[in-house]
Amino acid sequence: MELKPTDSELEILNILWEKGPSTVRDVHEVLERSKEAGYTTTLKLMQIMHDKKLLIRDETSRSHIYTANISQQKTQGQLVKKFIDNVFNGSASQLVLQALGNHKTNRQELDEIKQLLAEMEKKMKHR
Amino acid sequence: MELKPTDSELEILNILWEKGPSTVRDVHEVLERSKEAGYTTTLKLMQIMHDKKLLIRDETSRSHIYTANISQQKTQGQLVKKFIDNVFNGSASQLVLQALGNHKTNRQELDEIKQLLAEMEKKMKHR
DNA sequence: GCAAACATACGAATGATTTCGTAAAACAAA
DNA sequence: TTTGTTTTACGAAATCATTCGTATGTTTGC
Repeated sequence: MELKPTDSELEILNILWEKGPSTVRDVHEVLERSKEAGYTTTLKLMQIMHDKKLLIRDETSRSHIYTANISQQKTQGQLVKKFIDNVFNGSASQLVLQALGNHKTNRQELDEIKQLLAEMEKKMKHR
Repeated sequence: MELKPTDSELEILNILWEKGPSTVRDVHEVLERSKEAGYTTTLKLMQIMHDKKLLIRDETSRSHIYTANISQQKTQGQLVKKFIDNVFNGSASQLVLQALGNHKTNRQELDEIKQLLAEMEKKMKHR
């Protein structure tokens, strides 16, 4: 699968991942909070995403119900990979340094990262 | 400065950051290795970037010499911030988990990250 | 039933990025 | 000088994403 959602599409995907199956109106109402947008604009975008198979929809009732057709995990993974290639010439750790360096990270997040690092350490020793 | 280079522009910036001041032909030759592109296309892009002040150029000799006018550090920082907002709803650690989880990271990179984490730990205790 | 509200579909305008053809100027070699 | 090569400049086409107006059909409430 060769997928690259645009920025607008990603906004919609984020909403659907968070809220689960939703109508255009549902999505539009969330979208409206953070940006100016007409209803038909949101509709059109979701129709295009449906054409591209980014979304599937249930047309049983008049208000179609849309669902994301690609997983959040996988999509984020692809986007991160592409981003690392584009911006950091393929060096994941460079990205990590940037991300940690410039952002405030709280105790819990830090612990999660430390834990992951510990696991990676372990795996490295086993080689 | 509110700058957001496009993907094509970023490719060119990467080359200039790596190679330093270069002519259009220099850049184009590097670009050609990884993608199909006409010379005038590269030229036009660099001219546009010059208009946008992303590049500066020395017009002394016939072949103008272009130099990146924004720092790699700063640009990467801005791009990372935007990326984290778009894709991970602002959570830097989520990005880090993705990046570390899906990519092979070597010992040295891992050590750098550990070191940075240790410093962050320290700072947190001092609050 | 009828009007108002709501939904989809469609086409087209807008805007931004990318691509490239062509012309003119500078230079190089014969 | 003349011819061929290299460069810049310019304009416009092609592409893609985004936005929205309008038509049409469905449902709801009176």
